[in-house]
Amino acid sequence: MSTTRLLLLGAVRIFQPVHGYLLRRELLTWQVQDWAHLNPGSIYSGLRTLAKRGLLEETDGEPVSYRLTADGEVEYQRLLSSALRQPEPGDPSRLLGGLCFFTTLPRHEVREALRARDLVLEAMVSGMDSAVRGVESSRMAPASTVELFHATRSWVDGERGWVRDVCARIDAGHYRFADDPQGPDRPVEGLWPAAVPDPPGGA
Amino acid sequence: MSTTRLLLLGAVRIFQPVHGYLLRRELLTWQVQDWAHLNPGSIYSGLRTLAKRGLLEETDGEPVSYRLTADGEVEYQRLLSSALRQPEPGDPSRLLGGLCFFTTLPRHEVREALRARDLVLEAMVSGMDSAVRGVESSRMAPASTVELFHATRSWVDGERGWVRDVCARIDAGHYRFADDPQGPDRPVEGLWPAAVPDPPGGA
DNA sequence: CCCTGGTTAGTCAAACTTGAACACTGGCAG
DNA sequence: CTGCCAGTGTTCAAGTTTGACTAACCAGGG
Repeated sequence: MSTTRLLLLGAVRIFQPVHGYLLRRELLTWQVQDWAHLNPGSIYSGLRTLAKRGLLEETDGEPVSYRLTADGEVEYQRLLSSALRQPEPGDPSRLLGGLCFFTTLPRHEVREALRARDLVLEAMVSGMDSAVRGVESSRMAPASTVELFHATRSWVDGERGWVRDVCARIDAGHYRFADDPQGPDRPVEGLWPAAVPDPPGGA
Repeated sequence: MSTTRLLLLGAVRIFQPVHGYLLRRELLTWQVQDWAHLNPGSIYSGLRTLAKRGLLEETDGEPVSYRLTADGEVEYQRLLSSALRQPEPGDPSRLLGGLCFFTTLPRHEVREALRARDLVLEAMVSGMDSAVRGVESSRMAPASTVELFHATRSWVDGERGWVRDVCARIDAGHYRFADDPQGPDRPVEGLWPAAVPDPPGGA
């Protein structure tokens, strides 16, 4: 899946050159198994797949290590930008995967992607509202199916609230982005110094 | 996945005895491919798997048809109830799959499941809030990781809004549940007479 | 020295998903 | 009557995910 690819490319990019086991420990430390389909086995097979496609290169040695190729960097940028820009109701892990790495983009690019995301979300809301009216008037489907739309709409509403908030935080100068001057706005020891404590309300 | 099993069991339950192709057409009519991992191929293999596990029985004839066994009915109830009761941030299709069939339960059971769901959601919210405070104070992880929690929290907030609304609709007498007297509260021709027009904002 | 237990490192079969390919039927235009 | 297309009904290879299993290594206690 594309979340898998983004997480692997992004994590290799941070730690390169890096071998499977270190990524495995790091990603499981981020509790990634709780919100993405990324268990030990798929890390190794995902790395091999990405290497076969030329997005990673295997450095010889024991154990085999990986680093990003130029193509891999391009694909990483593409996946990251699209994860932030294009909402995917039905797959929240797309956004969460993007959020793992959003500070590796320039600040203005993140802002622009989120603006675009909000427009798409707005369009989805009005699309679903009109679908609800359609079901209610035409009765081509049982009335209870409108709840599918209501539920999806509520998730989208919630997400729009988050987009507003995070934009405000970004504009207020939070976080250090790829193009920001040095000197952390808050003291941070390393890039990914330790655990990201368990994000969503895991399964 | 459990969404797949619920959708197959629920659809067989409605149309039984039924063969693969009819389910395929019906489910794709519900636009299920847009929000669950259920494409033509997995319908047939899913049916075979469920039959192997004794949840469906194959009636002999050409083409092979399926009906629910007693075990299948039990499993259906279990999956449906859990889809409504247990929130799964990170897999919205669980809830949507449950919503396809929620009127096959008695009204009070749906209400009770949603009440329980709301309590779990509330607990998740406070768990995530305290996790955010943890990240902000301890700095064990980069500040930007709090956005994972913020985003998840917003989805959960949105979902809680939906739970409130749907409870109000149910209490106001909308929908016809398994235990309601006959006489539709709104004219509905059949159970699943035709298309469920494309629920979420597809891929 | 030997045994236990933990960490490192990775493999593998089984299960699931995907979507294109296959084969058959029947209608109907030329 | 022949060729073509649309619909019916299913299979299959290729890819992905799962998580339990293997195996080597090192450290420390008895």
